[in-house]
Amino acid sequence: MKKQNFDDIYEIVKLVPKGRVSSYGAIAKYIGISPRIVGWALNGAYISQNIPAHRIVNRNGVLTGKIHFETPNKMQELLEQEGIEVKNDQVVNFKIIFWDPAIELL
DNA sequence: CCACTGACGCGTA
DNA sequence: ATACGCGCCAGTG
Repeated sequence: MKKQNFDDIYEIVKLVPKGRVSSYGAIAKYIGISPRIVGWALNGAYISQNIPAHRIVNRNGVLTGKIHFETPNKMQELLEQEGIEVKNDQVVNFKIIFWDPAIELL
C-alpha cells in the first residue's frame, strides 16, 4: 500500500495553489511518511505525472530539486511566472507564501 | 544479499 | 548562527 502514499503526494502537490509553495517535510508529515520519500516521489512525479513539482522546496525554501528538472533554470522560471520571487535559488517570501497542507487542508 | 546514494528534517555541539 | 550526525524509505549497482 506504499504506492498509495505516492498518490497522496501527487494529490497534495496538485492542491498547492498558484503563487504558493510547500515543503517536503510538511507533506511528509501530513501523509505520515518520511521526507525522503516525498523527494523521491516528486522525482518521478514531475516526469510521470503532470504535477507542478516546482512549487515544492525544502524546509529552507531552497530549490534543491531544480537539478532534476529539464533545466536547472526551469524551476526558478516557473516560480517567477507565478509571481514567486526567487533569489539565489531560494524563495524570498517563503515564510509568507508557504502552503502547509496540515493547516490549509485542515 | 549487502552497501551506497538521494528533490529532507531535526537535534545537538 | 553554523556545522555535523542520525533517522527514514526506496531504488540501483
